[in-house]
Amino acid sequence: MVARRKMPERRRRILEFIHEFYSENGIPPTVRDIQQACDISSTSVVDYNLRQLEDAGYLNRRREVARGIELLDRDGEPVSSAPRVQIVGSIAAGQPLPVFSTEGAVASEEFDTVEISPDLPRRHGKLFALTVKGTSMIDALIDDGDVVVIKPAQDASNGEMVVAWLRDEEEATLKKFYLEGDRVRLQPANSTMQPIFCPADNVEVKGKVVTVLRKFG
Amino acid sequence: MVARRKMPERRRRILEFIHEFYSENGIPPTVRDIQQACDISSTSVVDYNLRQLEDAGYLNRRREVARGIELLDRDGEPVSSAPRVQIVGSIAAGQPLPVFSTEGAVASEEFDTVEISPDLPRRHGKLFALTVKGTSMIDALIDDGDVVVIKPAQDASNGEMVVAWLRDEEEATLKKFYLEGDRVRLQPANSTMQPIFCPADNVEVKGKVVTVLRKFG
DNA sequence: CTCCTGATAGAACAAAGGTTTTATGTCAGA
DNA sequence: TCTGACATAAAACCTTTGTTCTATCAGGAG
Repeated sequence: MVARRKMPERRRRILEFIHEFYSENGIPPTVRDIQQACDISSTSVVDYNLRQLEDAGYLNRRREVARGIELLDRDGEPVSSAPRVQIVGSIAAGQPLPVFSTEGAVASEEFDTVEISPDLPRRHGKLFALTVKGTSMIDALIDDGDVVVIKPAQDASNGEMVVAWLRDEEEATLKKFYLEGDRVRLQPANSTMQPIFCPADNVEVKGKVVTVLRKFG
Repeated sequence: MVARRKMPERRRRILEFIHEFYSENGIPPTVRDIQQACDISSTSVVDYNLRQLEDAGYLNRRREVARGIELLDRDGEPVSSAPRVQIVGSIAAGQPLPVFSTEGAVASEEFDTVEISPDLPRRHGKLFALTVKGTSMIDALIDDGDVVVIKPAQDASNGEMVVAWLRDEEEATLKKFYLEGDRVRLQPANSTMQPIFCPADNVEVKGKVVTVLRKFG
């Protein structure tokens, strides 16, 4: 049983500093950078603590290279500076949509996350993701297992790909949105397929699709 | 007047390598890393060329630190840590594929690039991208305008999504690859559609699809 | 109290990595 | 042909940076 002990303050501080430094400089700090930043009297103390952190699985050290500290995530994978968004649930025909509140976004450990390209949050702000279950979105060129990244929104402009909730049908769908008078046209991305028309008050826009992530291999 | 001269091949190669190295390792290369990768006989030659690149505004050097090379974008801003891959051309039914040689992939100014999530180059190494023209890949759930990110490869394992070149038909396509005896089954990602069968020697694997990027809004 | 462990120190060492110096080759243009 | 800018080379040189060695100290278990 692992029962990880509480980490000493200084060690915690070191780990935090490595994160900061890497974000700000794009390269990992040296032992002596850490020493100075954390007011440590000797490089050997830094080395000692780095070893502890390495053993505990918080980081990796490439011994043969300068600045060889590599931060790891909980799975022991190299952490990148790239942003991650939470996968707050799944979207499937006939299933209720999970609520993706902007608040309570909670510690990342509670949800799975996906790494996304940094320009997305830069352009769209806070984002969420949903896993697509089943092939019901195939007409939107979205497959079973794909992950859609969503920007929460209550309304949309014509032509935007939205997460739409059809009240009567109790169904979620991904379509291009067109408001036409008092009805809404929901157009599949696959242009060979037919649109759905329905009364505007039966359509609830939940968000806009920002990108789709598909796993290969 | 800037009238930037044509950059010598070697210099171009150095710049390219720095990009690659950073994408793959998360830290900039050392002078000696560059020296080896680019087959340069002396570190001073690397230094010389780095100075030239610095003067020309392609990068910044922090003299006082190891691995102090910092790549700059066209505006002289530090390039984001997110890697970019070159869009080396387009893929479309009936059109020849552009060559994506690992060599001569050339300075970033010559091609458009897309930003990708950092774990991709970390997992797959050097990557390229192609713009999809037309809806001929719709059966692979890939739309007109999508960008596919490709890992160059000459062969594939069963089930992998590949860029396949059909010699007789002179056509490029994106399909799941299955070698079955002396023929190949090319299976559309969209499971409702039928596979193509053809003789193994008519299929040339050009690369593996790593991800698909779709623009919305 | 004694022993062991975790943590801290100081100093020296060794390897990695940036810089400099000096010399040579190439080629376009005066 | 001579000259100067550009490019390449080889070898030192020296700073940065990772590692090791030895010593010290506080606290808990026996």
